[in-house]
Amino acid sequence: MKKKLTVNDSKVCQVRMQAISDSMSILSGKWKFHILGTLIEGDKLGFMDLLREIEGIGSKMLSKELQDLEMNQLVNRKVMDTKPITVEYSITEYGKTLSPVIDSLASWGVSYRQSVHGK
Amino acid sequence: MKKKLTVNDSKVCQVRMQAISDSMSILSGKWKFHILGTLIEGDKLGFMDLLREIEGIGSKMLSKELQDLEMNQLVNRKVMDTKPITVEYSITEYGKTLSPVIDSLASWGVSYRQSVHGK
DNA sequence: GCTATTAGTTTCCTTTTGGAAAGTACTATC
DNA sequence: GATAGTACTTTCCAAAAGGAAACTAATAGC
Repeated sequence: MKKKLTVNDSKVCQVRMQAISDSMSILSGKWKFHILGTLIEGDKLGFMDLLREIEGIGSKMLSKELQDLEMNQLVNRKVMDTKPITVEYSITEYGKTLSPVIDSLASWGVSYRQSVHGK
Repeated sequence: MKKKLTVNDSKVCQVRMQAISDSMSILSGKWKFHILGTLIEGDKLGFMDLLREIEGIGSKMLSKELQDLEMNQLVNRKVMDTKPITVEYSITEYGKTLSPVIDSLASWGVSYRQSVHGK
């Protein structure tokens, strides 16, 4: 029988793991990527715009997720002094650093769909 | 008051949304990225290796997630004809196409940790 | 025979997630 | 004064996710 190395701590892996956990703790849930992806495309959107753009989301979820994202400095919330009060949501500069993540996720999704659906 | 465009269907967005949904339906859950990330690093790992490498995961979750990933052709499962039966898990060629996603997620996590922790 | 190791499975339970629907509050139009 | 649009919040509930611990089953070594 083979002898096992008891010490097998590759620091590289642990840092990577921690990094993945960190990212996921902020981006977890069904809607975060959708909201961020939408805000990266169209730059200033109101609550109702997002509700319409993101198919399937409800106001409770949208509200909660936007609060989470705002808390993590990924989106800006600006209340406008308009007749019926409107709110402008936009992606922050820091939020834009997530573009590579979201883009790669979207690209992979596109190729996955092609490979399944045939093409 | 401004008039709203009733027709606002940017096809680009909808395709992107669908793509994100597709990706997430396969990669959702607390452990998928960890498992894939680990298998991309070390190429052949047994069940117990993964259990030890992925801190915090339990055997039930690991088993279930591996089955999901195998079903989606992202990991290979090869039963070896050894004394105590061993199983070799490895990433598939198709699974490797997720590297950009996982790498960008890990990179973002690293920079996030740096920005929070100061440095 | 007892223990260890491999690779899981099963049960039981708690926490988290998320959705539908209704409600709040303010303003503006018909 | 009724309806509509803005932006949410609240309540109530069902389903999904996930964890701890125990259990199965086979074999090898002491």
